[in-house]
Amino acid sequence: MPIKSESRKRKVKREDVAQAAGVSSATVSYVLNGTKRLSPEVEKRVLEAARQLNYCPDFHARALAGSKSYTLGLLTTDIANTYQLEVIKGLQSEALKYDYVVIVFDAFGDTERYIDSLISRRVDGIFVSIAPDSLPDESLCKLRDADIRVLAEFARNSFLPDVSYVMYDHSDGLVQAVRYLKELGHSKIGFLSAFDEGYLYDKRLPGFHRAMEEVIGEKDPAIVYGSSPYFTSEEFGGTLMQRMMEEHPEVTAVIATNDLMAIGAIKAIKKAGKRVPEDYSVCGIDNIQLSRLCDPPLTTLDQNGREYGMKIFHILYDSISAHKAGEYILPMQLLVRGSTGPVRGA
Amino acid sequence: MPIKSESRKRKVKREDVAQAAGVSSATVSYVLNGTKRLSPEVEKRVLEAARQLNYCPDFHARALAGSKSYTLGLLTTDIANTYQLEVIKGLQSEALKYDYVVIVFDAFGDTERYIDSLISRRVDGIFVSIAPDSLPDESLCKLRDADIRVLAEFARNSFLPDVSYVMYDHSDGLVQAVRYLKELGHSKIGFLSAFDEGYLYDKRLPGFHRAMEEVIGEKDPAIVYGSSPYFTSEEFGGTLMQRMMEEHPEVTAVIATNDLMAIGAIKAIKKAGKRVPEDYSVCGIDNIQLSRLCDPPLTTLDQNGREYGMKIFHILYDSISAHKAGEYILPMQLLVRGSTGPVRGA
DNA sequence: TTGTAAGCGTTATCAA
DNA sequence: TTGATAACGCTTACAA
Repeated sequence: MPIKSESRKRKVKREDVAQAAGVSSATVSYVLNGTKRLSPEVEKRVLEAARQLNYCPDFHARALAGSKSYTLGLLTTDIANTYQLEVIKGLQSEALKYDYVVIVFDAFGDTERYIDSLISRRVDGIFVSIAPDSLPDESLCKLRDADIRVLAEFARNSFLPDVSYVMYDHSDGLVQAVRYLKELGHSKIGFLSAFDEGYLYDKRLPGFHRAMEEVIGEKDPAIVYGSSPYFTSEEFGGTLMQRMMEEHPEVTAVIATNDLMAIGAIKAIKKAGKRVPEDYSVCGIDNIQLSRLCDPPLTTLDQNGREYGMKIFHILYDSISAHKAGEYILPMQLLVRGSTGPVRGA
Repeated sequence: MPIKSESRKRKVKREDVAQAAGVSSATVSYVLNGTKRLSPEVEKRVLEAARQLNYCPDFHARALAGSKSYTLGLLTTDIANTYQLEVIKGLQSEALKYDYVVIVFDAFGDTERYIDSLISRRVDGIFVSIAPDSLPDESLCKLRDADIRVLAEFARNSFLPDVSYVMYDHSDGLVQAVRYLKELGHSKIGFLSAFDEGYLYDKRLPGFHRAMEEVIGEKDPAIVYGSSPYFTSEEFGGTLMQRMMEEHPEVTAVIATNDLMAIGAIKAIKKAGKRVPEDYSVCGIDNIQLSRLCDPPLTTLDQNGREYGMKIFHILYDSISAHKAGEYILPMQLLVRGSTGPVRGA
């Protein structure tokens, strides 16, 4: 049953609430924002009046008068990436609890334009999850100088002053993974990279190198590379795995640059008539939803996207309040599931 | 090389630009917004000054003073849905051309809270792509009464006054699909639905029913249903296809409720040792990216997500300018690719 | 504990 | 064609 359109009613503003509650308009502000403690009696009256009138404070007026816009920006390489999507959801849901809203941009459009839009809208903070090639340091500085707190995923070799960084401790994570594989008897461990050999900003492959050298004493492990333009998919993981099996038959365990590719690798192994984990152990990185559901469930380095997103919000939130930058290293944890097992023939 | 943080400079405002250009601040407004035509000489001076000072108009001040907020809302069932993602991208990219920004919410959170947030932020318009169960008509009315243009995907049986609707002409689309399959010799055509038998808001299955009756004269075609809570995935499409093969061995062609499930169906058919399209013809709905890449490429009813998103923006934009509602029916087009062929044994 | 009033940076309406 | 100036709805000293 359709609901009739009401006559265009004048917007209810703070003054109206004040009148209804029999107080001044400032008092309404204090109560609603919790800026000052007032007598519980007045408080109740105001709250009641606001509810009755269905009062919705005007966000723009608030942003103009105050210093915060209650808006966050997110610059990501690709919205469609499964992992990013979970990060976005985590960030969003946590943000909403604090009355924040997130504006999401991906790197396919005119990034300069995004930046200006974000500055115009005076977002309080922005999370940058994008390779430096797609967004130069200058842009980050522009944001920072517009008094926006910037939090970037660390993927460079230098830090910008007054910019915050987060990074996962991939190095430690990969040591955990390699050490665990070693315990299972593996020594020929390969790596499936999404990037090509010259790619500078990946932190996972170098972590693998270090881990292999430290834990196994192997300076030249088997690696299969992707190529630019970089992308990630099950299919692609399968392709790389096929190459790995052909070019490095001695390998008994592989670590993939991310879960999606690891899942593709498992499929390729099965397709080749081999079994996981009996013939090949496979380990991913990310812990996406799907990694628990695939067959066999994937052993992976946990970097729970949803939680990550939530954490990102709080880092940003704190840095907005405290008005300062910091560096954050987040630990990774090896999640052992069914895709890894003793080396074949053991 | 790190770039030094500049000393906290005072924000440049319109007055500064006016001074630099030697005109009044109103003049700056006129030039920058194109509200009035001024002498080209003055225009040039203002533009130049704005560029030099790197002037970024304050969005909130503009929204407060003017009537538009240059912000759109999008309520979707699930961001992670491949098709939705393309719609979002199309909407976003088109919006940005007009200085608009889109705030995206999915249906998993507290929708009441979303609504209030959107009203507070005085978005100019909102696109609702969500089943009525997740968002009652009352919420749409609340938005509408807050003077927000509402555009909803039509999935109900009644229209709300002053609310706009879009819908694809699924009925006609499915007639096209069934007619084409008939030409190939198929008469036993099945349907894979994502929903259960009692689901009211789906427009695809009823379209299929009508098409089967009109084109083939079949009143009781083979249908396999999903169940609540509704979701969509390749796996699920495979499961339904398996059931279809077992329960309705006479069927030679299937139409799936969307491409992703159709792709899953193809995989299930292959897994069962049959071939597409030799043994089974498969047709999807949506035309997602993947549908062109799968093997064989999927015949589908085109409803290009990206273009759809762009169209949505313009409908919303026009209805914001004209301040009125409308109803829009978008045509679908059958895209014949490799997953359909002559009936088996023909 | 509560109220008054001065901004916040625009747009828009007049008057010049 | 331009320039003052009053909103816009809120926050927040500061005064009462």
